[in-house]
Amino acid sequence: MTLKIYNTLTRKKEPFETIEPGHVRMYVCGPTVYDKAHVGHAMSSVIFDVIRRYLEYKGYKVSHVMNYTDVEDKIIARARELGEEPLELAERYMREYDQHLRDLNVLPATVYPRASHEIDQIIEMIQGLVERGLAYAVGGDVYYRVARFKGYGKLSGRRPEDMRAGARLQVDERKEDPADFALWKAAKPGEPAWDSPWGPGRPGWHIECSAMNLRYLGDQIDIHGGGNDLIFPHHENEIAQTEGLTGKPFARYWVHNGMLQLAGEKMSKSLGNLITIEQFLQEHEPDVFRMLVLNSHYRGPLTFSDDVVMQAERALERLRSALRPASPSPQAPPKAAEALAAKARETRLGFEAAMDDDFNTPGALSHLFDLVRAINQARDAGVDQETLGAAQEVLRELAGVLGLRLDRPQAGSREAAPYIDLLIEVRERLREAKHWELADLIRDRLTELDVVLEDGKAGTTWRMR
RNA sequence: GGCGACGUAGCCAAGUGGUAAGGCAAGGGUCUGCAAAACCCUCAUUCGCGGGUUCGAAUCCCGCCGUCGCCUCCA
Repeated sequence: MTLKIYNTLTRKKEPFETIEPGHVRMYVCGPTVYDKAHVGHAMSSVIFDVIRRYLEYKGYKVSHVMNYTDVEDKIIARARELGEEPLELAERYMREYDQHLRDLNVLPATVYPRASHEIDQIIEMIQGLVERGLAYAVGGDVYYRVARFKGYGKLSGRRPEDMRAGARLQVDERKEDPADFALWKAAKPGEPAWDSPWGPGRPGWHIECSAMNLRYLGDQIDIHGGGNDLIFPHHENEIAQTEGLTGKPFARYWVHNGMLQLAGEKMSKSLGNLITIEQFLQEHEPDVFRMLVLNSHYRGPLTFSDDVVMQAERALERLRSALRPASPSPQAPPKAAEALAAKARETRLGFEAAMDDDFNTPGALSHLFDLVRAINQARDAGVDQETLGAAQEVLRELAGVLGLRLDRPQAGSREAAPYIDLLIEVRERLREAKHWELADLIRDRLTELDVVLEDGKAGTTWRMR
């Protein structure tokens, strides 16, 4: 099976072919670190983590670059508000985001570049664009000359004329054309600034990604990703900058994720309708979030609500139910083991077919749930642990490709375990003596403490809820 | 106004020409002292609405209605 990926550039699903055999160069736009990150950012990181994991599952080596934008107007404004140095503020939020990524089980990128560390490369690139007549300096600023780049608008499907007509563009008198955008901004007093051929200043937002790509991945990459709100102008401008300079097609596949919505609107800092990653993780385990993201296709919008979170919680529990140990029985039908092994093979094929089709994670999950049912059936039928374990291993592996941790130890349970075991033992005696009231009291009180007791044939087991 | 998505059961959500995956919830049953979990059964003759193409459409075409995104910083 060949992997197909939807390419924003062509608006089609295309067979995936890398520039260099077996090696994927992937760049994903990370957050601008001026405030706490919200679950929308987390969704994007999780989606590209799943893409990366699947590519690795397929045998590719993946060079994965995710940038942090740490020089930007909002950072400066926010730092001024808080009386903090802009770069320090950015550093603080960057560390926080990094911790979130670890909590969310997002594999570390190969490199995490940041704008403030790439100034030399950025300046060099702007100079190159000026030399080629694609950029011009005006009073310490440098602008990109959009009219000189013939492919401008090919990603977003916009024409420069449309943008000039747009009444929402603020006309800057110094620009040759209202559609031109800033590559370098002259420093105003008190702003972070670096020396440049055009005087002290700082890079515009779009140029940093072009520069980092060039430096860490080369002039042509396989996958360029980010939220679909970045298609225009950010990615359109990146294409203009990079291709303007190199004359070669920049990214082969442009991959964009849909937006997370809250109460019918895009979750965003400017709208103020957001749930921070921190808030979410205080109340739920990280895999619940991942489950939520996996349950809908990455390109579509995802509406966040308590209901949807709860459904993800329960679905994850169901996935985990399959990992319970076998209860072998001599009466196990001889064909049960064979049937389970066949189901496991079938699941892998279905899973791969779904993922090969533009990372159809809801489809992939449906195959995992089919395997869950088959495993539970086989356990009820009494197959031995070896047979059950083999199927469970497949489930664990494929869930792992999606980044789900099915048997992650529950926080806090280790310390409590001996005491819970003691209570179960006492309750066992009570049950033998048919003291149901007391036995049930122990079970109910433990349930209130989120410790769920389950009486099975092989004795009582417990789990954290 | 321009560009682009989307509208599938009570909820979430796959499916893009051959007769509706999966999850949650709900109801019934098996198991259990009772539960929980698991298992079995039930749960969209139908895919926003109206036309059209076709032997055949949720899937293609046209129109309409509705929701959302981008066009300005945004994952």
